[in-house]
Amino acid sequence: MSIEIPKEKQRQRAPSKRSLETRGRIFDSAERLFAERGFEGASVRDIAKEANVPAGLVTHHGGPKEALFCYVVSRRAEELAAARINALNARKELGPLTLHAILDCFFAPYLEKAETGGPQWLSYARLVAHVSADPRWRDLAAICFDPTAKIFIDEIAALYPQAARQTIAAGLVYSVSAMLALVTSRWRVAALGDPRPDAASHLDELITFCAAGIEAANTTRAS
Amino acid sequence: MSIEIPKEKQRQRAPSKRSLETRGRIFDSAERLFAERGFEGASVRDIAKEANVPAGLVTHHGGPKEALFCYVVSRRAEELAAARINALNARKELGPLTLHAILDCFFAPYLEKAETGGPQWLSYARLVAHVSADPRWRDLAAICFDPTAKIFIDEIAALYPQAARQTIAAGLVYSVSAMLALVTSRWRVAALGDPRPDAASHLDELITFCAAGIEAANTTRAS
DNA sequence: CCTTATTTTGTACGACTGTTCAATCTAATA
DNA sequence: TATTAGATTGAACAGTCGTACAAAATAAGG
Repeated sequence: MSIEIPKEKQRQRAPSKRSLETRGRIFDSAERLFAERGFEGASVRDIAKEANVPAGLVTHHGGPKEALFCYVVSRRAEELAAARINALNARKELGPLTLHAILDCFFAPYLEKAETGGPQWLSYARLVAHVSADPRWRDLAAICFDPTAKIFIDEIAALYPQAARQTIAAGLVYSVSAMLALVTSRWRVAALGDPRPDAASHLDELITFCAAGIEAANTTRAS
Repeated sequence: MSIEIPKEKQRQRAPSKRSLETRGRIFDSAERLFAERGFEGASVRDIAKEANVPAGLVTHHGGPKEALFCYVVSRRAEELAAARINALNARKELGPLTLHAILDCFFAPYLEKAETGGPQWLSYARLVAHVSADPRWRDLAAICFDPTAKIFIDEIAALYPQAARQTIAAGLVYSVSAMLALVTSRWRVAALGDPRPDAASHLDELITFCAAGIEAANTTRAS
């Protein structure tokens, strides 16, 4: 599979307002359907129909299907990465970091967008879950998510100077997967537990869970 | 999507040895390709080619593609569920359960099969990851995995009588997703951490992580 | 306003999709 | 061994797939 994230090709004229709107509709539809059904589960024609455009337009704006997928994944990944780095830097100025604080800087930006940024951000978690599940997107995942992950691992490593970096990395990967599970499998948690109406403060629970896990994995001596 | 797990239809003659071998090859190929590329990413003809049979035979043995998928998922789910329940019951007779012990009974059976039971069990984790990522398989996932999950949640709930069942359920869902991440994203952990040659004892690390997470989530007072 | 880069439309293409089916072969049962 | 349920084969079906393309509509830049 492709590893390249498509770049804007050079143009001689600025795009019209209408054109930009259509582009946006196409990308949003693609994101929603890719998230719901995976890469080959969502056809170009499905995406076109959802965006209310003829099929040819999807190719025109998004390029080959693979490129469209990569772009849609990387688009929000970049925004998310920036938000996370910003949160981290802002927190750093308030004093020395704790593990809870680091994880909060990692989780909160996404969960915030998921709840206030509209349904697109919610479906984005499903999209990432598909990317993570499919080895064909390994390179795409590495490009989109590894740089930020490395930065956060560095911060955690500073708190546990004696710990193996591998263990810290594993902890963060587990944490990310737990966060994806929180968003994509809320129904599952609800089905397995007693129905509880309040949807608030899942974030606190998640951070508590992950922080304790990372803490324990990096202070316990392996058998 | 279908929710039904296909049953053996009634027959008047026992299947031949050759026929059983072909069936097995078809199911194994289907499992491997579904795991690698997802449901629509793996075509019936791909599966047939991998199993060295004509395409029509896949339909003959596996039924419609959906039924084949459901069967392939549920096949190992049943074996895995049995192994987990057995491990739990065996441990119960040794004395009162700890959280570590409960999680070990949940994780160890799979990781054991993944390392000794051949590559099929390894690819099965990917298959489950695809099922989890795609909301269209929600019912299938519920049928295959919820009964066992409920039993383990009950055991954990007995250790934390004051905790909300919802929190315990969330903890187990997080734990499962972490286990899937361990198997499907080992490369990612390796890429993010320093390369470390020993692949042993990831299980201990995982259990430590999840146990501490569940413990913390169920003893910390939510804000 | 005029020019023309760009967007939009509909059609068309060849490849592939899941599934069906009649014909043929194999082997379990009586 | 004879019978025939069942397995196997390959061809064929009607759709859908991703994509390319020419023609038409639109609107940015001069």
